[in-house]
Order: sequence, then structure tokens, then C-alpha cells
Amino acid sequence: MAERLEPKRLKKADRRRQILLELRLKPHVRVSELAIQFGVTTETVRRDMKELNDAGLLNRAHGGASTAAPALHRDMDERRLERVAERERLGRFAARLVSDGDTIMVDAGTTTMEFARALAFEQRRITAITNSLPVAMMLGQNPAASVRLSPGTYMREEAAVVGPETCEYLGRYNVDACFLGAAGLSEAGVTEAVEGFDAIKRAMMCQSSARRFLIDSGKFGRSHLCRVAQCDEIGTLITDARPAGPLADALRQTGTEVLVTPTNAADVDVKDHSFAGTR
Amino acid sequence: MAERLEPKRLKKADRRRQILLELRLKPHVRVSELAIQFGVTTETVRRDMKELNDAGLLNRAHGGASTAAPALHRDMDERRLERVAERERLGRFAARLVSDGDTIMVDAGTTTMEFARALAFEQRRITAITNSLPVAMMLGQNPAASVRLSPGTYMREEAAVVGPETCEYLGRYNVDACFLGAAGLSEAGVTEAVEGFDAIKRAMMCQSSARRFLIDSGKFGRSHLCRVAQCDEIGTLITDARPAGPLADALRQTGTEVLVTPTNAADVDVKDHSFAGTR
DNA sequence: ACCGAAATTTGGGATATGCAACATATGTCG
DNA sequence: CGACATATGTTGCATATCCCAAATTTCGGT
Repeated sequence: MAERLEPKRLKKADRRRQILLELRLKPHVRVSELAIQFGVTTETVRRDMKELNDAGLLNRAHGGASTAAPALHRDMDERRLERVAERERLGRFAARLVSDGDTIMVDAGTTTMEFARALAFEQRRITAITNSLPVAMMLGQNPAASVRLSPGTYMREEAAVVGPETCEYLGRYNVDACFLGAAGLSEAGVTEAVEGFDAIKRAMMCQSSARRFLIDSGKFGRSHLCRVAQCDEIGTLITDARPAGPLADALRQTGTEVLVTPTNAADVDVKDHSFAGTR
Repeated sequence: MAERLEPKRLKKADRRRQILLELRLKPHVRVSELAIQFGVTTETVRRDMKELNDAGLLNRAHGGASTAAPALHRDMDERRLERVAERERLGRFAARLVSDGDTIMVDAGTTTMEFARALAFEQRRITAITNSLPVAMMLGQNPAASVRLSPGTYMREEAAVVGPETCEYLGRYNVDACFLGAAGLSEAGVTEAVEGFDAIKRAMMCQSSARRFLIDSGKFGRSHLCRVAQCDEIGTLITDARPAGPLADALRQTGTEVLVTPTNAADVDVKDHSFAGTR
């Protein structure tokens, strides 16, 4: 039982420092190049990168690494790769609901992120208020858009701000519509898993003439800790598949407007054949 | 000659725009991820990337691509690439001035970004308030740090928020120190070029017990439109070279504390192209 | 000098990526 | 309509990279 608390080895630390230094100059370094430069094996560089990656000091990539600077958290990146097609259609479809001159609120999440992307694409003159940093940056790509960010404590996993300050700030604005995501939708209503997000969603709902919930069908029937809204409080549900069962009943009873993204039969998956190709 | 002025195809142009948009949010994208996201083959993404790479709009990497001009500040000072080493030392040096439990304010800019990077590296338990999205994300990588973001209108070029809301918000907090960048420093004082940033810097100064200005020597003698502070209002100047001439006189007269980063010859990298053998 | 832990190298099989040639749409223009 | 150009998908194969585990070296401490 040797208690090695302070490994005084310098070589490893030197390499790591050099890697980070290199990343300041160029946004991307290759494992192979660094291996040659340091005179070590690629395995060693790989191990260094793994440590640096785990420490959050850089972003690992296939064959190399890139700067950790303005990156999203890993969870978010992974989540973005699930149900991409659905969310993309969903976002694009929802973006069509926004007209020139509209004022909107957008909350944080992977789905609303897709919405923001689609919205930034159509260069509309809008005013948007959000608590999500990626959404703000995305919408800010459109020079015609005016984007406001709410204050609050930064939450790494979602790259958004939360807290009472956020809600209080949102309460000072009135907008035409809010576009909200959610973690679950069942006959009991809309629910959210992330602590603190429920309050923000409710705050945004209060200040909006129209309420738009962007929820893909994978969330149907699921419910989480915090309830955001009962079914009769949902204004418009934008989703990718028509609800069924008790959820459909509840929505119909409350007169909730349900918009389903058009499913082009041609667009539906053809991925049944073989996985021989890279896809 | 084919008259290919405007290929009407939207799909390809769409993808390329999306790729570039994506690269503004994160420094690196993967071929495989984009293929999934777009619903196309990796080959297609590869072809897109090749074009964009040939056009100089991104840097191709094995398995993906990275930003051509690193970070989101393409519009900012072009010489930032040359002064990277200085700013890196500057940021690291300034980060040592922060102790566990401190509360600080950090404003937007490339220099303060370096500071944030260095500060995130040392995992101190601090509370930070900033108006810069990249700084917030950077500091947020440290789980022990509590980060607050100020509200305001989003400014794309700086990836920060500005405006009266921002200043009003900052006025509600009192912190131990503020760490500010600047565009110019002369005997007339600290000046800033970006409209609206001067007010934020002043607001941060008002709420801080200690004022730390991070200004590299390249800014000496330069002055811009907005004056942020007179020389007697600068608490501590952190820079990479000892000022001279009238600026030095002014600083001495006002009793400004000047900290110069130690220029350790040992600290300078060994990045010579001195490697001979393979491996 | 010896021992032991950490660091590194080595080797090999599994994947991922790149590339080029060809096949299949899809739209354009005469 | 049909030839043609462009865009994208598919396939096969060469490389590059990854990951794992064992062998080897390095280095600090006694």
C-alpha cells in the first residue's frame, strides 16, 4: 500500500501542458502528429488525451482532439444524436410557426436547440428570449434576430441558466409565443426531469400568448418528477406522431391543438435493408 | 464553360451552412455525427467537407473537421494568434490571484477567456459572475465553481450579453475582485472599442473590492472611443511587459499596482522541430 | 543497489475512416 | 423525349485509429 499522492514525474505533465498549448494555436491536434513530436508512442498520447478529456480540458475526437473552449457538455452531444430525424423535422416544422416580427421565448433542451437551428436558418426578424446558451448562440447567428439571455446560475449539463433570477427576469417580458421542450408527456400532463427547469417553463408559459410544446413521440407516456403543465394548460403540442390511448383522450378532452409533422412516406426510413453501407 | 453561377440545389447548400453553423458552436464536428444528423451517407458529408476545406472554410481532420478560424471570435483582433503565448501566460498568472472561496466578476474578451481557461484548470471553489457565454461555459467545467450569467442582449461578435439590463444586474452583487480586459491602455487610462462594453466594465469595477485589468503589452499606448477608467482608477494592472514612457509615469504617479508575468526561460516551450528519429 | 509502482512500449484483433470506382437518382436543357 | 450534368448512394479495399492486455522500461524510495 504505497500512498503515492504526488507523482513528481514531470514528463507526463510536460506533455499534457504542451498538448494544451498546441491546442491554443490550432483548434485540432492529431494523435499521430503529437506522438512524433513528443517521440512517444501513439498509445501514450492517447492515454494523455483520455486524461485531459476526462478532466474536461479538451474534447477528444477520432484521431485527435480539439479545444474544450466553447463546447457543449458530453451528455448533450450524445443526446443530440438520438432521434435526430424526428427532432429535425419537429424543429423545422415548429420554426414555420414563427412569423416576421414575432417575439418568442425558448427554453433549453436538445429539441428546442433543433428548433433554434431551423429558426436561425430562415432569416426572420424576430425577438427571442432564452435561458439556453446554445440557443442564444444559434439564434444569434441570424443578424436580423434580437436575442436576449436571461440571468441565472449556469448549469453545465444543459448549458443553460436556472434559478429564481431566471424566472423573475422572464416575468418582466410578454411575448407572442413560447417554445418549450419537455422530458415527458402523459395524460397527467407535461413533466420535466431537470430540477429547476420546470419553474422556468412555467414562467415562460405565463408570459406568452401562445404556448407551443415541442415533444417527440418517444416522450409519450413517460412522466417525471416535476409537473410543468396539466393537459388543459398545453396550448399547442407539436410532435412527430399522433398520440394514442389515454394520452390522446386527455388531449382531445382538453381541446389541445395537436400538430403532427408531415410524414412524407418517402422520407420514412429505408434503413431496413443492410448495414453494409456506412450509415 | 458551364454557367454555374447559382446552383439552385438547396440541399447541398443547406448542409454546408449547417456544418459551418455547427462549427460555430463547437470546435469540432464528426463526419459520422453529421451524417446521422443530416440523414445522409458519410461519403456525402465527406464530399461536403472536402469542398469546404478547399474553400478554406474549415480544417479537415481525420474523422471530422474543425473550425478554420478557431473560436467564435473570427471578427476579433486578427493578431490574437500571435499573442497567444502572452495571453496564455497572462491568464495563468492572473488565475493565481484567485483563492478558494473568492467571488469574482469576469468580463468578455479573448484575454479574460484565457484567464477563465486557466482558472477552470485549477479547480478552486469560487463564485463567478460574467457576461460572456464562453467564459461561463469555461468556468462551468469546474464542478466546484458556481457561475452566474448576467442578462442582456446577445452580441454575436463577442458571444456576450450587453445592455442596461446587464449593468443593472451586476449592480446587485458585490464581489472580491473583477478581472477585466480592455482594448487599449494609455496615460489617459483604460479604453474600450466595443460599444456597450465600457459600461459593463465600469459596473463591474463599482461592485468589486479589487480591480484587476488584464492587458497585454500590445495594447499599450492605444486608445479607443470609450474610456473605461482613468489611471487612478486602475487597481492592479496585470500584463506581460513592464510599461515605459508616459504610461509608466502615469501609472507610477497614481500608485497603480503593476504585475508583470514572469518570463521564465524554462517556461518557454521546447517546440523546436528537433525530432529526428521516427516514433 | 534492489524493489515495486507507475509509465510506456509492444503486439494483435476489432472498428472506423478514407478513397476511388461505379451505380442510381434527379433535374436541366436542347 | 432523351442526352447530359450533378448529386448522392453503394461497394470493395487500403489505411488509420482504437482498445486491450501483457511485456518492458523508468523512476522514486528504502
